[in-house]
Amino acid sequence: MPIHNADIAAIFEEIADLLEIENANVFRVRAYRNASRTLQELGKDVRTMVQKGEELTRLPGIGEDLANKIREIVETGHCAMLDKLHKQLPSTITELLKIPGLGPKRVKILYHELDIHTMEQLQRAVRDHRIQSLPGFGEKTEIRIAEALTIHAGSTSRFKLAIAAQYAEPLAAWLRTISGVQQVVVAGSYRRAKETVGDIDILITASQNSPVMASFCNYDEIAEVLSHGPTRSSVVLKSKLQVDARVVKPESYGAALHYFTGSKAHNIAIRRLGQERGLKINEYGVFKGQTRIAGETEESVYQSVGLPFIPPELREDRGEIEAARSGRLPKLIELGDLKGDLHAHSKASDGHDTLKEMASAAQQCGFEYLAITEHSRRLTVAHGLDPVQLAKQIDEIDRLNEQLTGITLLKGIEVDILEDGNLDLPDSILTKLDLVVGAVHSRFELSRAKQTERILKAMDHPYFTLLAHPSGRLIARREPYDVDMLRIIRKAKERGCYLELNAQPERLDLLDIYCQAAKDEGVLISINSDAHSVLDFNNLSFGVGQARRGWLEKQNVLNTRTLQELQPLLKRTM
DNA sequence: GCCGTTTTCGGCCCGACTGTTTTCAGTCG
Repeated sequence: MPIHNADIAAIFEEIADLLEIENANVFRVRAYRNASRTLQELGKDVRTMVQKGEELTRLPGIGEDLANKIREIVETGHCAMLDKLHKQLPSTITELLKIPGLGPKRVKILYHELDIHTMEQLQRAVRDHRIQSLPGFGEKTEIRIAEALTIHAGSTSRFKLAIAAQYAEPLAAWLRTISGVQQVVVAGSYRRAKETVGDIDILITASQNSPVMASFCNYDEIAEVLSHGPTRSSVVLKSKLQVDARVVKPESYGAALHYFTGSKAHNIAIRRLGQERGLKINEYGVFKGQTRIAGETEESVYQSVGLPFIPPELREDRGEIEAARSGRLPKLIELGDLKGDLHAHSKASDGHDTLKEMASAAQQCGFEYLAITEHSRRLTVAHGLDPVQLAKQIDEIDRLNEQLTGITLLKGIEVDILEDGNLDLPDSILTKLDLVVGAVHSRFELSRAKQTERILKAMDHPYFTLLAHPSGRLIARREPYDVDMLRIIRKAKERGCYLELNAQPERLDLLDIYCQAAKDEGVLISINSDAHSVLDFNNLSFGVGQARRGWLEKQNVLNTRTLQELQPLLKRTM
């Protein structure tokens, strides 16, 4: 089985866990974690880099030693160091670290004192009350572990951004009504527009005597209060979503917002810059000795380390600090830049609303155009159109466009890319359309080579315009199909076609790192709603969030073009 | 284990809350 970046990242993560349990140097542990993150976020295949003999030490956090380990894993599928660690500690032991309250120190004690290295053994020990007498443990810790074990069995994991918003926004609005409260901001990965969030981080500024923290812990959707202090509290909502709230004084607002927005890696990098200038940066401000020199706004925090403001979506320590330093920060796309939408359905296939209703809703969004792209006949569950039905819709759209003012419906199709790479409808009908959106809806399990060839062949089709939801992933439900995305991006460049960033909250596909890769290659991305009803245009904000995470600017996005600018771009020249 | 406008050694972000402790280690974000 070929080794992918994620496989090597997982090995490094496991090594870090095991080293930590063995009480290794914390910076050595961090080096493995940093390398793991680099590999997960790398927009290209490290296996290919190895095969081409490219210099791995150019990657951030990869030095001679880790470069050698990467080569070893690529070439042998194994890592001798991990095998050696497994001789000292069982491989199952890292599972225990997932229990909140169990860190490396306690896991080590559990193993050495009670020979516990699986969840089942931990469960039995908890049941027999053998935990509470261990050094560093106690009765409360044992109870917490017991509770965590039952929750862990139901494994809640991460929430999609759109779902998190449904809990975060009402809570934030309610907090704003509490006396003495001045500002409430949802920070954390939510503010960075990550596709999923593990918890909700809320930053509050309030007057000294405000009851906001006590009120927060009495919010009526709370299932459990995990911790409750004067400035910081954590709760779990009935929906299982964890919410951390933090209260600071107004003069610390910017520093706290910066700290609470993250990412952790970005914060570390910024604090390190502060250190170099003899400054200490924490959530209360930027300090020179005892004196606060900045922190009321985020801008002031960045300014203190000689940088311009960096938008939250870029704060992942993926080059944004270097870009800021050299004045190369992108001017990120905004929702208002979109002039239209190139992927939507109506009642004719599996949508809920009529052509006219969809056109009107798009116009309400301020759009000049909306492409109607029904499914094709192969997708019978979605009532995909055959050539006759599509011809009928083409006529219908032509007639409707004569009545409409200020909005134009474009004639399109979301045509299935068949297993052999052919399109599901004949050229005789495709030629009558303004654009052809191609999509994979079947045979997700094909090998990487076959899946890639299938899509590349479809893109070679003379009428092919846009590849919809390029990876096919459904967040937390279906993994992306195995495909060489960089070859697809280069093919799009070569053939003059485009890739979609599908804004449905469970898709958000193209992934951010590939948006960046497409931008680098000069391939335009279309941020589409894939609307199945008039309500779905609201999802475009999530698509724009993802695009911003992918460093996209207005000019990198196809549907920021006016209709007049767009039309020649839809005509294939080869 | 990585890294360098303090460059091949000696650093590596910073603080809150909890529980088990008599002053702090562990965990978390």
